[in-house]
Amino acid sequence: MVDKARKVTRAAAGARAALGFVRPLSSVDVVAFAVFDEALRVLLVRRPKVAGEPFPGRWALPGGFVDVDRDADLLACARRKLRDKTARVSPYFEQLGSWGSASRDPRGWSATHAWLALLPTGGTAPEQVAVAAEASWRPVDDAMQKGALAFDHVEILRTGVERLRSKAEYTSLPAFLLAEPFTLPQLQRIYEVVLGRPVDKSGFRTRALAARFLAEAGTVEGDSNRPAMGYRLLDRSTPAVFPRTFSPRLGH
Amino acid sequence: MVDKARKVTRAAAGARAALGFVRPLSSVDVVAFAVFDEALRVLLVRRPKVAGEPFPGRWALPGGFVDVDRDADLLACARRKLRDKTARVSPYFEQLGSWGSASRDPRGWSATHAWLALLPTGGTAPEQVAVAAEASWRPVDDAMQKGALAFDHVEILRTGVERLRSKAEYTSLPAFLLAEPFTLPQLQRIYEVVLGRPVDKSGFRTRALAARFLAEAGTVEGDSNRPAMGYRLLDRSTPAVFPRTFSPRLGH
DNA sequence: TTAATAGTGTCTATGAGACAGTATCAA
DNA sequence: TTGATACTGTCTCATAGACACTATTAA
Repeated sequence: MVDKARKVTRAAAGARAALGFVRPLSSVDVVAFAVFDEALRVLLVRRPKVAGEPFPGRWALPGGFVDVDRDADLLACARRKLRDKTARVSPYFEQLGSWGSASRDPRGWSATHAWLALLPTGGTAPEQVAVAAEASWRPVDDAMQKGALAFDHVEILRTGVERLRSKAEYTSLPAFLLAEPFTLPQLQRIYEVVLGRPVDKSGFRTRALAARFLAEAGTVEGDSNRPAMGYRLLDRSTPAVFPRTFSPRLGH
Repeated sequence: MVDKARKVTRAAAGARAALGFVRPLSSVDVVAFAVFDEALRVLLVRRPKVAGEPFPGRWALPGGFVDVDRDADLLACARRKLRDKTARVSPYFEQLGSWGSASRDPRGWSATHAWLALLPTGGTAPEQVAVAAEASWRPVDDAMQKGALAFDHVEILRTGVERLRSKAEYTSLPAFLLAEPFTLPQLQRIYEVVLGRPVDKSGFRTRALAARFLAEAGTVEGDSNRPAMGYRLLDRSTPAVFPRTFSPRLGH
């Protein structure tokens, strides 16, 4: 933080750079989701209260400038930004989009590469995604309020929530929010929290099993009296897509 | 071109810039699609044959560095890049993703913001999307071949084709490839070209009309003897989404 | 035995896919 | 009248949604 503040005070003097172009500021921001205590939550950090830093003391998405010496590519940069704030878990990453304009950062023309990250939790085990002191997991409904975040981060967060909810309708993406092994009722509850509405048990089971993204992992003592089948994801890199319309029938 | 070359020769001396960070190069590239002569085509431009320019004489996606003095935001930059190469049409734009790494551009750490653009044509009227001399509309199957394009543009193009094909399965996105007014058989042919497979006529009509994104525009002399109903898009900014699974029934 | 949750079966309506048929125009 | 294409009707089957039912455990 101190080091960062010192850098900032050097200000925007030498921005005119190679190739005859003023180079925009390049940053990466991460919309990191986790589900626990029956709520969809997003990781936020406080902006430093230091002269020259915009939005001092305000909540913001974790992120910052690309470091060309440390980051091999954009994903590596996003991973670093998240690793700085959370315990070591293996989150799912997906590009969310870019926000770039002359006005979004008072320090100059700025473009940020936003990433969506999903952290696996036990549903009631936030210690698995423990955070740095100045960071916090906040319910998305609070964080999405107008003016709740620095920069244009509310808009970025809204896009992230939309993406997650949209993909929850037809992919197994919410499964990346669960630590393994998990039971089908647990997965169903994640879907209900993400979508914000109840989901039919029978239909959910049928669809989830038909999508062939789960591997049985033995009986697990679940949240109830009767043990349930535990599952792991067959592929922790890409969600499965549920059958959709407007495509030819597959079987014969 | 001459001016651009002169800029390049200044090389990477002053890249260390404001805020204590070396700023990556920021560019925008456009994957612009059009359909004519029964093929899905992508707009390509030749890289200048000038000392200091990487990939001289090779085909590449239209694009280039963000100009912080001319571009208010990333979309404006993408529009400018496309306007430089094509006649004045009003294309559909959608963010495709970011590609950024230390190695993708020999001139230094570079991040590009890629956009998908769809240009409306009459299906057999390429003059509506006329291009600059050094540019060309190439069938995507050729351009997607390994090594066919400069930088990592084949990968970006592949992502664009995937996005378009994927969305063609459940949205009205391909309609943005048609000049108005158009007939349902014309729209169906666009879907068939994009998807690369035949589409059932009856089902297509039912779905297209049920999705409520079309407005009747009077009878049009189509490609055949019998005139067909002409249609316009109700909303030229966002495609309509066809009903999907895993969502509650809407009517009662 | 009871409570609680895991998991299954069944009915119904919708709607996609396939394809045959009818309508309307030019020549 | 013929040919070509626009457009409609109909049959079938898969499956989503709703909900009632059975199974298996702890206490």
